[in-house]
Amino acid sequence: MEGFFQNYLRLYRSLITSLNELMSNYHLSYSLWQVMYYIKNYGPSTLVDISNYYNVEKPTITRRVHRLEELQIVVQIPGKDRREKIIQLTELGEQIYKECRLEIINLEKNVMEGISKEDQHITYLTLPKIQHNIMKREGNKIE
Amino acid sequence: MEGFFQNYLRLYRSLITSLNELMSNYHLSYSLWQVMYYIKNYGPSTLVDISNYYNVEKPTITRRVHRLEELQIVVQIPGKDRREKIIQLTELGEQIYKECRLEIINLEKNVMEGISKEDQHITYLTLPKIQHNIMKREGNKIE
DNA sequence: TCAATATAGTTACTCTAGGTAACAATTATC
DNA sequence: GATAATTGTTACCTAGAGTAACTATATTGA
Repeated sequence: MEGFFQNYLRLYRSLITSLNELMSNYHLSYSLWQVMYYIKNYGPSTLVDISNYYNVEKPTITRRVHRLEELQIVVQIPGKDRREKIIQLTELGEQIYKECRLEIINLEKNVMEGISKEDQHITYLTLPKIQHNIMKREGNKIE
Repeated sequence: MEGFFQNYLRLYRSLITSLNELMSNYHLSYSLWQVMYYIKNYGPSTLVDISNYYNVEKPTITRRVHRLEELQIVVQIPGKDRREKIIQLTELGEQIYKECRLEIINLEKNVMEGISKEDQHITYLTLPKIQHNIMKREGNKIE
């Protein structure tokens, strides 16, 4: 699919700008939201889980988590290891998650105007497949 | 489409990392490539054209263009105005474009493995529609 | 026709986000 | 029990983008 990356990346700046604007009301940015989203949807997790999921280095997630702690949105509790820390949402975090989620869903609806449900769904499913293929490629390189 | 942004943005870091790695052989990054891509496919253009297309501020494009000039990939020639500068590819720029393009197409193929042509095509067409909707929204805000 | 406004592009400064390398503490492995 | 791997952190650096203020031209319209 020639020019796919172009179409994908052209969209990035517009989207991230809209989202950050939306989230700034909660003193959040989309990068912080990603952490909240992950632990809400995959359950309390470690820094390593999150960093693998988004394909981002560990120190990056350390920083995000620290910011979320300051905002009292997450806490870290000891894991089964004495190394591990489990990151989870606080009461306040859950609340903010819900409010924000609604606004994001609303934005998603607006942005999908005039696009058929099927096409939306296909796109929704295709992106993770691409992600999967890239991760596989990266894995191979290490060999 | 709930969770769409999540799927879209999760992919970002993986993709940009792969692309930048590919382009580093040419002393390029994807942000520089975007400028080359634009003037190759839409013809010699001004800074403002490019900055509108990618929804990025003017100084950002100024910087990208200056870097491309240093690499002798583009030149700026006077436009019809005495304000305007038209950015165009040099011979060298054309050459590098072609080489790079092939590698990118190749990466695109790899990354689309196991995804049907139709689904690829639908995704390809859907992303610009979303872009269009966002731009429309932003336009409305200014009112 | 000329004053006010708009446009193209630049410069200087700042901010966000991420990466790398090196490390401590702990756990797994052989 | 020594070696290797894993979790998380700190300190430092880089890429990339935004904002505000500016210059130099062009356009508008009173």
